[in-house]
Amino acid sequence: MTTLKLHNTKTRKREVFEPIDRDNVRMYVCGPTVYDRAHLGNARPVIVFDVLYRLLRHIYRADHVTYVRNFTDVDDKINARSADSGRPIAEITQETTQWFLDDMAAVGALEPDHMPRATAYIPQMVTMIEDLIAKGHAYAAEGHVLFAVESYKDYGALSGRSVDDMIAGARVEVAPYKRNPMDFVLWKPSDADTPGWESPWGRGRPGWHIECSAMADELLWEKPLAEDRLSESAKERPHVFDIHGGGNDLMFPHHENEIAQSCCANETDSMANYWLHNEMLQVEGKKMSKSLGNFFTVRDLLDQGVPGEVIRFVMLSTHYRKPMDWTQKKREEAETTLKKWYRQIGLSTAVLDNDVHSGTTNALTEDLNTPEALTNCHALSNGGDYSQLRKSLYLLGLFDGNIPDWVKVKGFSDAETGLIRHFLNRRENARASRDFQLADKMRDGLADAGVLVKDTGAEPEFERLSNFNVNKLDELWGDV
RNA sequence: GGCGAGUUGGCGGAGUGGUUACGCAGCGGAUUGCAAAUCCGUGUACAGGAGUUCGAUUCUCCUACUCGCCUCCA
Repeated sequence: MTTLKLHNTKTRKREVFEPIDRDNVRMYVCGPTVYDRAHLGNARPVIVFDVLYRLLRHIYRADHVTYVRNFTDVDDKINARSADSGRPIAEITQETTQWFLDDMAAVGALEPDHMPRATAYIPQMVTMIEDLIAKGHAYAAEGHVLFAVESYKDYGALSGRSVDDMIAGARVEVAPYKRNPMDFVLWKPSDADTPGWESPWGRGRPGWHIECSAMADELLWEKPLAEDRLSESAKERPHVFDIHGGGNDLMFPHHENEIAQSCCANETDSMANYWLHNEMLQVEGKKMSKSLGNFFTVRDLLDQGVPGEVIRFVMLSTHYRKPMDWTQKKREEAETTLKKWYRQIGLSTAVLDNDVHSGTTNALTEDLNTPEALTNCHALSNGGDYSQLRKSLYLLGLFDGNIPDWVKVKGFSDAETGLIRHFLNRRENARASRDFQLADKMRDGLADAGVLVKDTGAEPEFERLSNFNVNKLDELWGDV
């Protein structure tokens, strides 16, 4: 059996992954708050955990893995967006959710088995909050319900902080109704203009952290339990699941709070056995931010003609636990490499079965070493093993069985293609009569207009360059 | 201030207690009328200091620098 090793944030070590139930490996990853287009940084955890999902399905088989990724569709940022735009909240969240799914599909991410929306799980959250109050871990105050961090002795264990340290360095606003400055909100009151649900504490809405605790437990424990899909080994570890993932900026406070809520409510010593965190994304060496002017969305890139596969390749070319820099140069290199690989695997008709080259799987099972997996793809490419290259790219999510259109399409309209063909025919005549001066002049002219000509084999090939200018092409026609 | 991650050749980026990363760029060659593409070959590295060791880029400590989190940003 394949041995999968993962770096567990809980222990800060690379550990052998042993699922609670190998017939149903369960993973939860924090999803987006749906109020705007996903920026490029949002795509990193999606792609990282998509690779893990694919790998788990490869090892344990597709129907033995359950992957949950939520949508946070109740949040103050959404409320603010609605107030600014005058649009209904439901319209914003539905539209943004679909955008997210479209954009992530474009970068090759499979849809998780469950994609719960927070607003559909309010009753479960209320129940969990009531439970926490009953067990002495939470208290109601002025319409709020707060989690009492001092009631949970392991608070801070994941991120390696003590409550005292946190208070010392805290810059949080200390609300008067908090017993401890680090206590965080489970439930907060809503006014008439804010989305709210009736609860024992009045009309209000959930805090952010409780969403994930409630939805993870519902979909990875209660639901499979009700459907009798949990093995005996799973039942021996009530409420605990295998993997919890997210960006490392969520480690504190979000994941810390999730653990506190889940462990206290469920009376367990653990929420998930393995915690995985991806590092952040930078752009041209700097943190992506609106003030620096280097902020852009996945959709922006796609609209600029950057293929989703190229975005994914660049993401995979850096290990997930290292900061990753998005640069124009990487984008270009990725495109060049992928074009070559797609051309090569197009020569193979190998069935996309589970027989994937060990160099690729061994890299991935060593804590998702995607750069090394890509190196192995280079080796397969250079070695001419296009069948195995095909399967490796499939496992990595860079190939879905069809060569992407952007590799095949040259990017010209029919009229432009006709014009270029005319040129090349005349140039071929010049070449045939060994008038290389004229032939080279024509090629230079086309290059200047943004058309790259390659004299390969019988018929010359041509492709569109980024500086393509149809007006220059027309001018050329006048010159000849 | 607290916690954490990192510093590898021109660039990107893995990995290892003693041996080739790999990719791009460069250089040389094949091929081509010339280019492009393709193929073959090839040089350059492990932040600094101390320690452990027969031997460290790889382990330990220190220093410098970079970055992230501590603020419901993935």
